Amino acid sequence: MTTPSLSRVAGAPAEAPTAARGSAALIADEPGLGAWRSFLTAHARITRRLDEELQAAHGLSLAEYDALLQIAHAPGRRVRMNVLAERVILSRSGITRLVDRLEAAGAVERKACSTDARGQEAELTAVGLERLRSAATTHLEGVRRYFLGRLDSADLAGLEASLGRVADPLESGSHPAHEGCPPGEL
Amino acid sequence: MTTPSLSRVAGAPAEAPTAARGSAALIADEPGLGAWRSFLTAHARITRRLDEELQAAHGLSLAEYDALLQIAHAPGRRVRMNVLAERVILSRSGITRLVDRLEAAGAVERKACSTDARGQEAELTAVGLERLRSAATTHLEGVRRYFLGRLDSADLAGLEASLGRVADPLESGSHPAHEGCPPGEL
DNA sequence: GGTCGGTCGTTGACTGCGCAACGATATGCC
DNA sequence: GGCATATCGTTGCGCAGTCAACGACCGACC
Repeated sequence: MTTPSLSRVAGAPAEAPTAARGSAALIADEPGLGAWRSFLTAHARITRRLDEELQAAHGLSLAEYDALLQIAHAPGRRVRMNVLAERVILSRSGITRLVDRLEAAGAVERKACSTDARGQEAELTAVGLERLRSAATTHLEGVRRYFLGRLDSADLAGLEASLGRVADPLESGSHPAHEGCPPGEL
Repeated sequence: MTTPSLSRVAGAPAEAPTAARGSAALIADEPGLGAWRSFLTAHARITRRLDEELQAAHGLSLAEYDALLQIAHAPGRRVRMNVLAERVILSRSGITRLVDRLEAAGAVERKACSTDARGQEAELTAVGLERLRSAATTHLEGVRRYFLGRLDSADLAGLEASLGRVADPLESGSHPAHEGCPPGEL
């Protein structure tokens, strides 16, 4: 009820445009829109909480935590800036500055890429790893409290399947005027 | 595979801390985490696309669109800044500036609240409504293409139920050290 | 009626991010 | 080899958002 709508309008095109005390009249309420709204609201509220908690307890933003994690998972604990940006879903400049911060904090070091002289790699330091480890407990606790804890395994399986199906086709294709839409309306 | 992890670490606490060419060793992979990752990735990718499209076609950000929509849905097409902030999930100052922009664009007008002299209400203008209407077609098309179109009605019902259950308890309660967590671990 | 704490919306200072432009390098074609 | 084009990471600039502080106002309690 107090979730962001972000959709639902249009409809009733031949409505009297008089500024009457309009209560309804432009709500469309297409079928799946409730799910869409829940999606947006859930994301906004949860990430806000998690970010606050991480920040308060460890001075890390969610994006920084994610970057640290991505580096930690990479072989050799180092990643090209390039792919890091893609994984964290940030622009190149965004990743440059984020790594700047992590480096200033001593959590990461920049190393030249051996196979491409243009390249830089971000490598996790020992303190970065320790930082990540302790942040992870806070973060996971939050994820459990706000997300996992409210859902049973069937819910989780459904979410993973549905949202994966939604996210995958958007992986990195450039701006498609219209693309993978199963040939329906435009 | 290229979705943001944002979790998964810890585990194997008594691991040799030598800087060996560590490949795994700190991945926890708690059961529901795949769903959590899909959730984050799907949101980041979809909202990025929708925002780009809205911006390109109508010069509106998603937040601005949402605000316009919230005002349009309110009785009398006006809302207190207060509740608008809550609905759009922005801070008070954020809403002040967002409404500044909308007002400068002629889409909204500020009116004093009749029952509370401190209050301001944002009221949708005719041009704002028209702006919203045309933006809505773009936006809904995108939502269909990237979200609704990939999901059948069972998926959508599942998403709405699950994500609603997750979002609702976070509605406006202040920072809860630990709160609604069903009495399990802390 | 006066005072005190709480809430309303706004503002200043700051931060994080995206876009566009840049030098440096890689790669393909002649 | 020599050149054109593309990609890599960084940077200047601008924008949108938060936090903290502010004056204005509400409501309750004395």
